[in-house]
Amino acid sequence: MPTVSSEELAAAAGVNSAKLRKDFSYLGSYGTRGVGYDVEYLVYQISRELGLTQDWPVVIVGIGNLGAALANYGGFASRGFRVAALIDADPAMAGKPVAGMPVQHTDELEKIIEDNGVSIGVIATPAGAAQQVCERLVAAGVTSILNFAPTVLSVPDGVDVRKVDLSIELQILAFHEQRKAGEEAAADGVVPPVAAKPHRKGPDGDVPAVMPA
Amino acid sequence: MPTVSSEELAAAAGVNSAKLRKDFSYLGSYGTRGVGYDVEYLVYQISRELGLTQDWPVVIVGIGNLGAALANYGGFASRGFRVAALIDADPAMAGKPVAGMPVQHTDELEKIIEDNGVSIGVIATPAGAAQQVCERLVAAGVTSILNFAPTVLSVPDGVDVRKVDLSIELQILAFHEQRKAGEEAAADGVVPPVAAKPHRKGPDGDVPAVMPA
DNA sequence: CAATCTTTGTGCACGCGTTCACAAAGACAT
DNA sequence: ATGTCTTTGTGAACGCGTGCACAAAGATTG
Ligand SMILES: NC(=O)c1ccc[n+]([C@@H]2O[C@H](COP(=O)([O-])OP(=O)(O)OC[C@H]3O[C@@H](n4cnc5c(N)ncnc54)[C@H](O)[C@@H]3O)[C@@H](O)[C@H]2O)c1
Ligand SMILES: NC(=O)c1ccc[n+]([C@@H]2O[C@H](COP(=O)([O-])OP(=O)(O)OC[C@H]3O[C@@H](n4cnc5c(N)ncnc54)[C@H](O)[C@@H]3O)[C@@H](O)[C@H]2O)c1
Repeated sequence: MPTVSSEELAAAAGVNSAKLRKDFSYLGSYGTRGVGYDVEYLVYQISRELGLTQDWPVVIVGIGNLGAALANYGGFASRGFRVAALIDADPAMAGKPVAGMPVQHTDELEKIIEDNGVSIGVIATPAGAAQQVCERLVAAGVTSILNFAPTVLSVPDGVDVRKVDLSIELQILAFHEQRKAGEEAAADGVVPPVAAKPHRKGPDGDVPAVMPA
Repeated sequence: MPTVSSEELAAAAGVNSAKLRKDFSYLGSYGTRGVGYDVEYLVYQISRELGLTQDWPVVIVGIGNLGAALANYGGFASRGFRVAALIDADPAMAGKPVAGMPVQHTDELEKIIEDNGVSIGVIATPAGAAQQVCERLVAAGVTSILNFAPTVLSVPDGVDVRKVDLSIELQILAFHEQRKAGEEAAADGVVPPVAAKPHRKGPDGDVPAVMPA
């Protein structure tokens, strides 16, 4: 029986082994003292707790550049997600096959959601249409939304929204990039632009707390 | 002079006003007591600190479904990012225009990075090629990478990597979705599958600590 | 110019998550 | 069966970020 210790897993994940054990303990006592965790059993328990043992139907709304790329992406199916439908407002798109599946018109949105019992929706429309699409999805029964449009969606309680903002990802990289450049300049004896007017350091003595890690 | 108070900003952002003031204080003392913050000046100071006042050239490697969508995305330019080049290993792609810009072959990668002073790279290749592409980018001088391939990249110290994993975003939604379903069932007097073998609750008494918010 | 009023900037305390450290549990050898 | 050795599961302490509360600052008014 192949096993892993919390120490091995922690090293691989780059975290503290005690934290890892404590996190696992929230799921139950699935380890064997003196041995470790049965890999297969552990994987199953985590998968179950995370909801990976079920199949989740999702719909993608807005089949443009990004929506089409998502539809073609094979990584979803392998993690238990099934694209139930592709929906677009453009009449010219209707019936056109994308990733081997015909695009359906937004008129069908409510029917598609209900017929397939869809609870997760992906929004890849322009920003201007996102809130409206969101409201239709929620009204039809969707309770989780993955939003790619650069807008903050307002939803009723009980509905989860996750926003993927690629520009912010780049901004975070740029922020650290600038910081590196500043440190380099400081090491060269040049006054770095950012630290030109030093005032106070953040709690960690380095990065301001406003910045995500 | 248009101003905002920390109270107004905090309400708009949905955070505590004291935290907001403290965060701002890490950048300097840019407010006026009894009045608030000069909007224009504050925006400038935050933009400067975040590195938004400079123009950052980026390259996109792997111009497939996702890479092409990214190349076509207008949201980057508006936040100070300029796509310096599109790079792909497929000889058939070379010279082909995508988003009004010719795709260049990976043979040119090092030259492109150096000529344009690129420090930020985006990887949108298949997972198998990502690590190798990453190493070439780093060797050529890139120190920040945005990775869309479902692989953990290993990089030397001083290089930042941010990974965008869309499957994980969906998994997080599915996790909460399952949790909602479980609570509903519990309210109906049915034993929910997830909580069938209760063991112990997380620190917040609700969501296991292993799960991101 | 003094009094008043508003809002900042920050010391301090609280609470939560992380880490330490160890007793308990179980495997395995003798 | 007993002892030893490894690794889990967790109580307790620590450290850090968040929020409270207020003194200081400056604008504004009479
Ligand atoms: N392309 C990217 O890499 C990228 C990156 C980050 C964010 N985004 C955001 O994702 C969204 C989509 O980007 P894109 O590049 O695919 O744009 P796009 O213009 O190529 O596609 C938008 C699609 O949405 C459809 N649409 C418009 N209104 C609709 C509605 N009310 N209902 C249903 N469908 C509707 C359009 O017909 C079109 O097919 C945008 O909000 C964009 O800002 C895109
Ligand atoms: N499409 C999506 O929505 C999506 C979502 C999440 C993650 N991803 C990931 O993003 C990556 C790209 O996805 P895609 O759908 O665009 O795939 P794709 O197959 O359409 O495109 C991959 C491109 O990379 C190029 N390429 C291959 N090896 C290369 C190399 N060594 N150097 C440079 N270019 C190379 C190929 O020629 C191709 O053009 C994959 O790793 C995928 O798992 C995609």
